[in-house]
Amino acid sequence: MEYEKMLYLANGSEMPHSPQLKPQPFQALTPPDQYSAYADNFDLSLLPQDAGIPTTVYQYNAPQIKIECAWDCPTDNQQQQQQQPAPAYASSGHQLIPPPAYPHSVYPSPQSSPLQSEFASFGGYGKFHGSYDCLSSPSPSLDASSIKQELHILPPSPPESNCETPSPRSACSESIKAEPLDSSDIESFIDLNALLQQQQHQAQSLPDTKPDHQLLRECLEDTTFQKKHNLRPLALESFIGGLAEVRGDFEPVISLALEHAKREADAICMELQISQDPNAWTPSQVHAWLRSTLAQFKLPPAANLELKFSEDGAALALLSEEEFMRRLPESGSTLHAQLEIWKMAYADQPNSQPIQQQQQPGLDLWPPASYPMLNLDDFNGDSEDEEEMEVEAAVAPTPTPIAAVTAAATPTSTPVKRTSGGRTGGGSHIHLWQFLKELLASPQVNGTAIRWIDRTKGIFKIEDSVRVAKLWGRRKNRPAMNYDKLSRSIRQYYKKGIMKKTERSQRLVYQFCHPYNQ
DNA sequence: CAATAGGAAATGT
DNA sequence: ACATTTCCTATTG
Repeated sequence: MEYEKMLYLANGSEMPHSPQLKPQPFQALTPPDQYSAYADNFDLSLLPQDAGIPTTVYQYNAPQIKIECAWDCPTDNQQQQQQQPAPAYASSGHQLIPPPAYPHSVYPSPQSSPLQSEFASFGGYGKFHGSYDCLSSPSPSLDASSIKQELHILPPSPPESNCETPSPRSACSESIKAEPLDSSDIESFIDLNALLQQQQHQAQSLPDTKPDHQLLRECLEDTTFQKKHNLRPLALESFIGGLAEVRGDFEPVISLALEHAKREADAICMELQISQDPNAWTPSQVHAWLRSTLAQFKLPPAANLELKFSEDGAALALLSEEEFMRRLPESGSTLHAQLEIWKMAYADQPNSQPIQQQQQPGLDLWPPASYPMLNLDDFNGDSEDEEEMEVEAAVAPTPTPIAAVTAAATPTSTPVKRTSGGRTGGGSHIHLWQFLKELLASPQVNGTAIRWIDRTKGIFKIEDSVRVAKLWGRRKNRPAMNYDKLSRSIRQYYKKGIMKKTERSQRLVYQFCHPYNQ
């Protein structure tokens, strides 16, 4: 049983900011495949709010923190966890987001998630608020704040990475204060898993200290947790000097934090009694998921849901967005987008085929054709170094920490043209730039391998070149893909006017050219 | 040492 | 034909 906890900051309950009116040249350029859904969505938050169409985009006001956790839907302890669902945490006035149903990933909470806001002053982040030199943007209501928010939103990404630091693991990462997590989600997984195990087996000796620090920082900075448990806030400073010395003191804190996180996610997982794999859902589970998702996004409950959706998860997964829209004009897009996320998240974790679910007869047929991504172990398996394998193993069962931002899931404001019934993995001829946008739009899948630095300008940074390359390789079924090649491809875009170098060139930072950054 | 930059050729669709 | 992919050399920080 592995689990991890992700902390990220979410924000406010409104996004009444003046929407940036932007033509949608990009859409015109976007090939009508399901990937375009993500590509298109990547900055929906900037689009005019389409009345009636719910969005799950980032919200840029009232900075707030949301703590979410993700891990395997455990096969044990489920009972007890079920007994203490999320509501338990509402005590201090800090309600957690409605339980995301997905055990592996935490989905973004809808606009109005009642979140606490006093965390705005979250330690260590402040200094970054002004660190951008690229904040000048046409939308006053968004820019600075939005960027700040993004920093908070994408969990495992160290704020430092926005500074001059060229690499996620560079000197910058030594700065404890502002580094809640390592930039590499993969590392985080490992750390967490390791920590968990250590905790279970040997409460005392925690050999690997470096990773612990990340987790500890994460846990400790998570004041929500403390408040919820009426714990005296711990002085982070005390850990900066020597974690080893004081470890004993906060060990319980960690336990509580982890427990807290776990319980919450488990409750969610159990609540719906569904598999992490949408394809394994029974029709009734499909209904449960649909309802839950509708509620989560505060969409009008659908009448005759059972009649409208008679298919099981596998069939549901094959439905096109159009079909969703046809059946549920108001919420179809969102549901479809959410389903895509689930599929992606699951597909990205091939090893996670949970055993805990009520296996449905006949569903085993599903995976191969629809989930090419599941094959990634094929090429991870051998030639790759051990570390890679371990990484995959660690990542797989432990869902990518879902930075709840469902930007990716956000339905496009305009009923789009996306033909295929959405499969997640599949080779296909997706373009690299599309893929990158897709990743950028779905931290659920990419972890923090890549993220926006200035969304309005289309500037992004690859935090984990290895991982991004690997993901790209998977998508294109190019096991030998690496960052060297990927970057070469990106460089081709310079000439084509799809991407360009940033003014002040920074390592691993790229920028989409105009229509492509829309 | 990893990243950046391109040229050039190979490849897959 | 096109969009990479692959390989490689040189340069840069």
